[in-house]
Amino acid sequence: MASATARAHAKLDGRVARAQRLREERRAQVLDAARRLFAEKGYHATSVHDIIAAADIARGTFYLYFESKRAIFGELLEGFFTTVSTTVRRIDTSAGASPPIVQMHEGVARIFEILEAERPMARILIREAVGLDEDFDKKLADFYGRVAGLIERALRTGIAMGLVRECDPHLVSWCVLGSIKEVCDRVFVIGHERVDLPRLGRELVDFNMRGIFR
Amino acid sequence: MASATARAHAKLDGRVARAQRLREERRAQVLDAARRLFAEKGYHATSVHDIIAAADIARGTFYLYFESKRAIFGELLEGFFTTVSTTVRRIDTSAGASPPIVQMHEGVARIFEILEAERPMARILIREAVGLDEDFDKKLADFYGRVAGLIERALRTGIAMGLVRECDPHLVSWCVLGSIKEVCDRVFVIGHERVDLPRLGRELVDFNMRGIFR
Amino acid sequence: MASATARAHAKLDGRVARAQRLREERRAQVLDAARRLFAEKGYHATSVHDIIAAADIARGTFYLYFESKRAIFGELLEGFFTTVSTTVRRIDTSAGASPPIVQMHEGVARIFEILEAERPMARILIREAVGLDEDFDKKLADFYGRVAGLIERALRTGIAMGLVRECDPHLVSWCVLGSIKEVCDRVFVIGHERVDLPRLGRELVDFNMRGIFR
Amino acid sequence: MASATARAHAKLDGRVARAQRLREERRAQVLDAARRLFAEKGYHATSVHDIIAAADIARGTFYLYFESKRAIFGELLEGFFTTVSTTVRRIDTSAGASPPIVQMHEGVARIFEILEAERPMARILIREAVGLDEDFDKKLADFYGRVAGLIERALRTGIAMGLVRECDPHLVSWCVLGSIKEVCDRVFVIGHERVDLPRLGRELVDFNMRGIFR
DNA sequence: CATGAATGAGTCTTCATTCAT
DNA sequence: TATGAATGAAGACTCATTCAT
Repeated sequence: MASATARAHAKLDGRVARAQRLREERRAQVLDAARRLFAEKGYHATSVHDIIAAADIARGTFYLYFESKRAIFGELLEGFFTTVSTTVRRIDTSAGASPPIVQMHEGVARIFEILEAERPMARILIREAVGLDEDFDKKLADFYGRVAGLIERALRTGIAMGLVRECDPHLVSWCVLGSIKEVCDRVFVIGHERVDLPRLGRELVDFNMRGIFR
Repeated sequence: MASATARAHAKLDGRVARAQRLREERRAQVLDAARRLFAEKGYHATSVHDIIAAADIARGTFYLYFESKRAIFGELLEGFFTTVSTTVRRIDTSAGASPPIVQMHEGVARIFEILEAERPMARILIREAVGLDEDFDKKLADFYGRVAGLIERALRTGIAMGLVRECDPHLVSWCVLGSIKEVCDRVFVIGHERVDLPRLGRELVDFNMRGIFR
Repeated sequence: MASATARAHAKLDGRVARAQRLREERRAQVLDAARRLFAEKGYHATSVHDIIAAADIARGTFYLYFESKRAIFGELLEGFFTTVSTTVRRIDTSAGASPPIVQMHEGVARIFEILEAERPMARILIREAVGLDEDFDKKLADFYGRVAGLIERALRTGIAMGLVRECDPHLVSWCVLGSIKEVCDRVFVIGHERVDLPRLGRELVDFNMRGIFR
Repeated sequence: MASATARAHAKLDGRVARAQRLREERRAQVLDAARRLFAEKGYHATSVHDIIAAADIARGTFYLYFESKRAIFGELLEGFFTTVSTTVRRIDTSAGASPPIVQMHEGVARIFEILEAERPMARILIREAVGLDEDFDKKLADFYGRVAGLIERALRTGIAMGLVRECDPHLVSWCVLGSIKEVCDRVFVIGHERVDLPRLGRELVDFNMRGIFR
């Protein structure tokens, strides 16, 4: 049997929950506006004024949700790092796993998918976060460092397994990463040309596997 | 026999020439300071104040030589584009030319050389000019577009000559370009690790030739 | 015999009384927090946020009890004026009263006691309320004016009774007041040095009585 | 015989000197405006906007001459400290000096003179600088500490010479200082009443010499 | 009564550019 | 040509107060 107090609590909980939800929505609304603007005009050219105008909130409200302009940018960046990081998985060499080359194709497809879905963030990641600030640069470097590390490890395994030719895995990981980055930049950031993504994926993997020689 | 007027002219010419020379020197002096500062602190973090302080000129003088902060940056960029462009030559397929692969090694070596010599500009090119403003982005895109075009043309020739495997030269040119850019970024911009350049060149060319497969 | 209505009224009265009591407690709780904060950090450096955080109430609640930040400060000030005013009594010259000098010593002791007990308010009175705004300045001036008035009147009486030397009671009342204020400031506001209060009281009264001359 | 270079130098020097003079004038103009405003409305209620409006200069110009709002206030304060400090001299007890009581009268007269001449600064010193900021408070405390120190030393000398009665010179120096401060506050800051300054000086010194007793 | 999200006027400060000398 | 004082638009951020729930 629910006491009056219990009922009151339930009601309160309901309110709190709803308030929480509204809060989340507001945050999302501001984040969306900021994401779009940063992607469009860049970090420096986007003012807090622009963001609040786009999000249709008051000046003070912005600072209710985010500590600073830098902070909201950081949050966008961090969030995207996480998204992409979960996508870029280690190559699975265990018994029942698909063959490495299949995994590569899948990985590339997944990355394309994310970037396609979040073009503004892709632009921010590739164009805006670079050279903004030591801290952002470091985060970016860390991110790409982790990715390069994954590639390097895969190369070492490949060499050990006799699949990959003898080479300096450290240096070659840069080459692999570079080819992927450039392709993504062209398609998702510059985006002038309509590209057949599956085909691009095949060409990219082929290039990395076999180079250009006949 | 030189008339008085002619002598006066000559004298004037001399003066003008000297003034011109001084002017050039001044410009160079300011450009140098700006290059260093932009590379060190980035475009936005570098103020006109910083530049004139480093170049040891007055505020107004700066605007006597350059239209704006943006303009001096643009000039630096443009200059470097030219330098690099002359370096990245078309592969020579004429009769007496060295074999393409040798030319590639030479090309890579030349690029490394320039970037090594002008690290600040390399940093500006890769880190600072990106995402600054539509116009710079376009210039940058043009530059890389030209380079990618050269690569693509080489690939087509290679395919026609039976040296290069069947592939989409357009897409693959991006891959090639990307691997080069990333490697340069790592070495000349990030520059944390001491790298054996000739070796890196070999790995880079090998990667592009043969990929990672055994 | 109490009717149902009467009982209902009684019950209501009880509720109202309790609510009233709660309200008073809330007010006191907020006033306490504010007093502490104003004394510690000053009027301007203390934000409404600080106060509600310290009092553990919501933003809106604050404005349920006080009209504004200025108002709560005013209330604190006013309250302290009242407290101190009741302490600073007129010298009693009636037949059975203690001799004036004894009354002075007692008066000084009482003031010291209050300020010792409410150092934060002393600080506010002396440090914070000064120069905040015309209105506060006026209140402060009024307060000190009243005190100076009391002193002046005592001096006049003293002169009439032949106890006090011929002088301008108006101007001398300032001198007396000043010596007291400064001493209080040093001890209760600055408070760096541990001071023997009874001794200080004696020195203060002696100074006012006899000056510095031998 | 003046060479062309020498004449050029002279001309340059003239220009530089004039520019310097203009600069000083500008500074003074801004300082004046700020002094007036700070005295009138207080530190916090005076915005940089107010100052530049009163000084009739542009926003940026203000920051050309002063680092910040705080800095210009500090400069005003510091300047006044210096002025007053030079005025408050040590009592001269050497052979040919005027008798101490004459020196006291002179000292008081000098202080009155300065404060009369710079009422706005007096107001700032007494009303505004208090409780603004730890740093200002410290400077103010230092200033009054020095003054109290001078008084204390004079008292000790006086006692040693048999001119001053036995007392605690430390505590009594506060009393003396307090009486002077209050009198100055009343006259130069509150300033409601027209006061006969010489007479006030006499009463003040008399009070400090002999107290109120007959 | 209590809450706390929302508000927006107002703050200080920076900096690219101009222009009289 | 060189100077550097002057400009003012624009920036990020704060905080006392209101009001719908």
